[in-house]
Formats: sequence, structure tokens, C-alpha cells
Amino acid sequence: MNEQGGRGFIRIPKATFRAHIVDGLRSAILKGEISPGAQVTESSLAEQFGVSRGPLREAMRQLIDEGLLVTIPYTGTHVVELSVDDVREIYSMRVNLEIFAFELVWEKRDEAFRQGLLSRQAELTRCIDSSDDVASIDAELQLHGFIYEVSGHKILQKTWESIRGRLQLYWAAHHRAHGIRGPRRDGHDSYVANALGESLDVMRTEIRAHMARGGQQTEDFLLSSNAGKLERSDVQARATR
Amino acid sequence: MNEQGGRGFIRIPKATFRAHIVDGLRSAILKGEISPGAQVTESSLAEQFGVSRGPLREAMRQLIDEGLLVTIPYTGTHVVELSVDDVREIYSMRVNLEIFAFELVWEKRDEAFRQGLLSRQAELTRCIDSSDDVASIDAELQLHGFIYEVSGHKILQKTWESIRGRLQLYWAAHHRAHGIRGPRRDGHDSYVANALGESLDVMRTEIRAHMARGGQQTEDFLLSSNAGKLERSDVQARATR
DNA sequence: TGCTCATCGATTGTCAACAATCAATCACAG
DNA sequence: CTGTGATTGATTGTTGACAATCGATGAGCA
Repeated sequence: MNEQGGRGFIRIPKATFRAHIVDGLRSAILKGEISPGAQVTESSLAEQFGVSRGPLREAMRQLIDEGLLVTIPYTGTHVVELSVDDVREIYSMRVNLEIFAFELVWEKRDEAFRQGLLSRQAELTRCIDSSDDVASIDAELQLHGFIYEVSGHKILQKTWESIRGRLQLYWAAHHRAHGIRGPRRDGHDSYVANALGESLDVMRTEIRAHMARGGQQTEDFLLSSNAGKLERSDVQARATR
Repeated sequence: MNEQGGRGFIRIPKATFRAHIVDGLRSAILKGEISPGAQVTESSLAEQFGVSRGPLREAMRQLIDEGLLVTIPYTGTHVVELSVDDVREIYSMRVNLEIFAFELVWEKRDEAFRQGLLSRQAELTRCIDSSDDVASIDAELQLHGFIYEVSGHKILQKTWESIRGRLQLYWAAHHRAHGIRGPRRDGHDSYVANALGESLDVMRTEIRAHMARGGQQTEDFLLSSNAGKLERSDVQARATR
């Protein structure tokens, strides 16, 4: 894990240390600098971030809430491990949430919506064409997240954010394991086309198909890479939020 | 998980102060002992619960995440205020979540499911008949929550829990303001009947109608009781999570 | 060998004091 | 009287030290 040279005396990092640490730690987890299953201790992280255990503790608590960390009282805290069931749940939930978001947005689609969707699609295409896998993961999340933003539904948005982290974690692990990640560009082309199309029912079908493809691919990866890790379920069973 | 018989007499969960405080504080908020909009300070609560500010702070952070508290850095923390938009969002989200839950459960409905649903309906009816409004709120939440439990979908369950608190807060405030709360018993009778019925589509319609009734009732209450409270939006605009 | 139990190191949980920030107040000049 | 800037009290943010708990280790013994 790389320490960014000393600790810059840049005041006003974020209104509070906690928010700053949350971003840094989450980023480190999603970038794979701390691999799934690895233990993270408050003391070492506090030293790395140059703060005391207090704010760091609260930051970890938030990441536990986001489902990126798992903790066992008085014992230890680990980066969450991949689970096939979790991935199934995430994708089935995504189908549900994204259809709901489109139902909210459908009648309010305007030129700005069209532009926003197309620009994000273009960015995603660019990242795929240049084989920048890490950036393409982010671009894909930006594309899908756009719908939730436009919906203006705060609870829906927060729910999306609560699963986005784990989704990104799965994708990032998938990328590191398989070298190439390869999201289906034509899949997103038809996704965007239908999102701008005439029929909401067609879009519903598109979302289900879109998620089925992505979910299946991720499941296959997990089944192959997770064989023989039985202690994980044991850890999760005893874990508390 | 079964408790090992060895020394399993440690009755109190007492695992951590934080969990205990979260329950106590949330209960106090939902019971109205701290009214919406009231300020809660860490020091006074710490003294009240007989603990230091550390664990209490983490407990508050969790309730902030649950949407029961709102905090402004370095300034203060308040019990969240009712907002018409929030209620709209909660109810629209509930329609979505509960339909999803029934889609998951529908094919797996068995005798245990039927029994669980009927017993909770009976409990709700009993509370309504005895005019125990506070208990009927809890009973209604138990009835609806049962669906999410049975679904076995952890993310869906957590999402439901993340809005349940605010829903309960609204209902409790409604009850205190109007004296009588009066959930529609026949509404729940048809709800349960359709939940045990043959057609999933009918159940979808039932859920939409059920939420429309409850949502409209709560909205009317908020519009009448919240007139002239404009500074609230100001507070929420500056609040951070 | 195989089992029990005390011990030890590691990690999280808790505490009380100190620092930073904000909002209200008040003196004061125009 | 009105607006403005310093002051002050209140509240959250941060810190380092101390306590409680857990899992592993190894000694002791049948």
C-alpha cells in the first residue's frame, strides 16, 4: 500500500477527517490495494492515514455499513469476500431498482437527458476502445448511475449507492483475475438505444437481459475463483454490523 | 446460529455499548420522547446513557445513516423533520420493494408462510380492536416486514430496514398529532387475502392501492401540520451525512 | 498421544481531555 | 437606529491512553 509522501499539510482536506478517510479507504479497497479477505486493523490504518483511531474508526463503521468491510467484535475487521449469493442479490436488486428508476424518469426524458446518456455512453465506448479496464468500470457505473441521478429520488439514489461499492468491488476483482474485463459494448449500445426509445416495456426487457448477461458472467467468475473457500461463510455468519 | 450450551447463560447481548445505545436512542426517537426537529447533543445523551461520547458518537452516526438524525458539522444534530417529499419517496419506494419481495416469495409460499402472515394479521387486528395505537404501528410493521424476511434477500431486507425507521417516525408523529391513528383494518384484510391468493398481478395492484391510501393519508397530515416550517429545508440543504 | 487450562499477544471497545469550528451576542461606529 | 466586527459560549471533531475481549500458544497431566 503506497503512502502518499508524508502527509501534505493541505488544510481543508474535507470538512472532516472522517469523510476524507472514507474516500481514501474505499478507493484503496476498490482499487485492490487491499484485497478481499485481507484484515484491516485500526491501528495500522490510523498510522497510514496520519490520524488517530477515533475518526478512522467512524470511517470504518461507514464502510461496514456500505458492505465493503466486515467486522467481528473484539476480534478483527476484514475486506468483504466475494460470495455467489451476494452477487445474485446485487444483480436482482439492480434489475428492480433500475426499472423503477426508468419508470420515474420515462415521462420526463428531455434533450438534456438524451445528451447526458449519450455522452456517458461515448465515454464508456472510449474507455473500452482504449482497453482501459479500470476506467471503463467507472464509466459503466457513471452511465447507470446517471439514471438514478436524473430520477431525483433520494432514497432510490442512496440505495443504488449502497450496492454500487460492492458491485465495483466484484468487477474490479474480476478484472484483476481475468486480466481483461470486456464489458459488452453492443450490450450498452442497445441499452442506450432502448433507454431513448419509445417503449418502456421494451426497456424493462432490455434491463433484465442486460443484468442477466452481466450477472451470469460475474457468477461464473466467482464460482471458479472461490472454490474451496468455506471459511468465508463462517466469518460472515458471526459478523455483526 | 445455535448458542452453545457450555456457558450460554450470558443473557444480555452486551456485546457492545454502541449497539445498546443505538436501540435505546432509536426507541426514544420513535416513541416521541425526543420530538422531530429537537436538538440532540452528544454530551447530554452521553450523560443520560451513562457512557462516554465515543460509543455514543458511533451510535448517532448509525442513526444518521438510518435517516433518523441529521447533523451539521461542528454545529449540531437534530432529529429529522417530516417532509412531504420524503414521505412520497418512502411510499413509492415501498411499492417497489414490496412488489419485488412478493415476486421473490410468490412461488415459495407454503403453509408456514400462510401461518406467519395470518398470525401477524391477527395480532394487528387485536391491537386495532383494543385501540392500542402504538402497538398497532409495530404490528403493521411486523406484518409487512414478514414478507421481506421470508424473501431471504439480504439486500432487500436491509433496504427495507433503512426506510422502516422513518416510516415508523412518520406514523408515530401522525398518531401523536391526531390522537387516533386508525389504520384501515379492511385494507389489511384484503391485503392478506390477496397475498395468499392466486394472482400475483392482483397482489401488485393491491400493494399499489394499499400504499396509495396510506401515503395520501400521511401526506395530508404533513401538509396540514407542517405549514410555515420553511427553515427545515434550509437545514436539510446544509446537512451532511 | 491427546486433552485441559492458564497465559500472552493482538485487536477492538471505551474513556476523559483538548482543539477546531460555528452561531449568537454585544459593543461600537456611522 | 442600523450595520459591522470582535467575543463568547456551545457543540462537534480529534487525540492518546487505558480496559475488555478473543484466538492462539504452549505447559502440564492423564
